[in-house]
Amino acid sequence: MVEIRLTNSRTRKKEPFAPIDAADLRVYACGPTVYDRAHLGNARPVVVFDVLFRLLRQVYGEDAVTYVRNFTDVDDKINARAAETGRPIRDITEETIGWYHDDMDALGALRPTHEPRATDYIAQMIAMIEELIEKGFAYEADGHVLFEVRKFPDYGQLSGRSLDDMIAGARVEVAPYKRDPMDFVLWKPSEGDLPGWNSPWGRGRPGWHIECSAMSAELLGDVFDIHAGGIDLQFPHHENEIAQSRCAHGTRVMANTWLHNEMVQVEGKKMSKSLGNFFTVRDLLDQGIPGEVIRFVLLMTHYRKPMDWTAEKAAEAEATLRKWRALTDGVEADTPSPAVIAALADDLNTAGAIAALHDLARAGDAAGLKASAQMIGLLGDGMGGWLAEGPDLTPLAVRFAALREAAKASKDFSAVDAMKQQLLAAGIEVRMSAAGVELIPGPGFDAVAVEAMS
RNA sequence: GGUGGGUUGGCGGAGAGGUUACGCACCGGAUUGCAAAUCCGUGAAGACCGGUUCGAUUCCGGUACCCACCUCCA
Repeated sequence: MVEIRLTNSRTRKKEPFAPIDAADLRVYACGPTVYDRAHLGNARPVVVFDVLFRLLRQVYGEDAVTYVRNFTDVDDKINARAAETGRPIRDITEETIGWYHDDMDALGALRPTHEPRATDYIAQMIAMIEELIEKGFAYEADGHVLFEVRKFPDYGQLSGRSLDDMIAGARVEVAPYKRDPMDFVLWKPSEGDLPGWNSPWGRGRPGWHIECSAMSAELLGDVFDIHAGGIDLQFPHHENEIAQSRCAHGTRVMANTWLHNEMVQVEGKKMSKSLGNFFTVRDLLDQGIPGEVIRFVLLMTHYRKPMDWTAEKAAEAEATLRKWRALTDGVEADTPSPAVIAALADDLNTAGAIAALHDLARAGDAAGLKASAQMIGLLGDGMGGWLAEGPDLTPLAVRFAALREAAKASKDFSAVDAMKQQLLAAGIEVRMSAAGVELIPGPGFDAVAVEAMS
C-alpha cells in the first residue's frame, strides 16, 4: 500500500495519512455558493481535490472513497441576486448549479459521490442548533441564535489565533445582542419575502457555517477523514464549522486532516470579486482555451502555493498536451507509473507528477504516459475533442506536396515558400520530410484563413 | 496591530543536508532545399545576514521584500 502524506493544516505538519476505516474513506470539500458562474479561483480546489479523490480511489479502491462537495443554495448573496434581478431564488440556484456542472465537467473533474444542497438539510441544521443550545454552547438573542465562542476553548486553533488577538484587531461589526464580539450566527430571522423556514426561534434561515457541519455529519459522520477547501476559508468558516461540530457531537476533532489550497492570482494579486480582476472558467473556455489546458495549468503549481494565471502558462500547457496527445494517440493505457503515484502521494505534488510524465514521454512509454496522465485527469478519452476540431487539411497538404515536388525538380522553391508562409500565418504547423508533407493545426489556428486558401 | 505562507537559473516550477529535477526559452549538433517538428548535447539558481555541520539552496535565528487571512470570497 502506497503511503500518502498530506500537509495537515490542523497540526501544521506533513504527516502520513491514516484512514479511520480503509474500506470507507470520507472526504468533504466546501463547494460553491450558487449565485454566479464559477471563476478560476473556484476551479482550483475542485481540480486539486479531484486529484486527491482519484489518488485515494487508486490506492484504496474505487468503492472505498466517499467524496462530498456541497452546494450552498441559501445565502444572502443569492437573496441579493434575486432581489436585483427579480428572479425566483430557485431559478438562480438551479441555473448556477447547471453551469457549475458544465464548467467543472469541462475541467475533467469527476462528480463527487454526493453533492448535497443546503436547503435539503435545514431540518438537520435546526436539530444541530437545538443541540448546541441544550449543551450550553449557543444562545438565542433578539431572534438570532449565536454560537458563544468563549464556551469553546479550542476556538482559533485551526487558524492559529487567539480570541483576544482577534478582538484586539477586530473589524467585526459588533451587534448589541452578542455576548462576545466574535460570537457568530447560527440562525437568523427572515422577514418579508426572504427565504425562511419555521424553527423553534421563529421563521428564519441558517447562518453561513452551519450547513457544512450539518451535511458532513449527516453524510460522513461526526468525525471523518479529510476536510478540504480554500485557505481563505480557514478562518472564519472552518474554524466555525469545527466549533459547531465538535461542541454538538462532543468529539475531539471534526476531521482528522484539513487541507487548504492557496489562492489563484492574476498579475500577482489575488483573483477576487472585490478586486474585480476575476474571470470565470466559462470566459476561458469561450476564448477557446480547452478545459484540459486549464486543468494542466492549475496542476503545474503545487496546491499550497499561490498560482499565477498567465497566457504563457496556458500556451505551454497546450503545447505539452498536443505533444502528449500525439504520442499516446490510439495507444491503450497501461498502468500508472510508480513515479507519478509517488509524487501524488507526497502531498499531492502535481508539479512533480507532471515532471514524471515528461520522463515517460521522453522515454517513449506512451502506454505508461497515458495511464499516468489519467491519474491526474489528463489525456482522458473524453477530453481530447479540442484537438479534433477544424477542417480537413488534406487537400491543402496534397496541393502543397505537389508544389514541393515540382520545386525539387526546378530548384525554384519560391512558390513553395510562399504557400508555407500562408500556412504558417494561418496557425498551421508545416512538417516536411523525405517521406512527405504533414499539416497540423497549431495553437494560433485560423479556420477562416484556411477556408480562404482552399 | 494579530495570524499564516512565500522569496530557487531568462521564465515557469519541484525534490533532497553532500551526487542532473523537470518543462519552456537560449546556445551547439544531427536532420531539412530553407524551415518546422523530432532527437542528442552544453550552459544557467537558490533574497540578505548570521548560526549548527566535515559540508546547507535544503535545518535554526534574524533582516528585507511579497502574498494571504482577520469583512463576502475557493
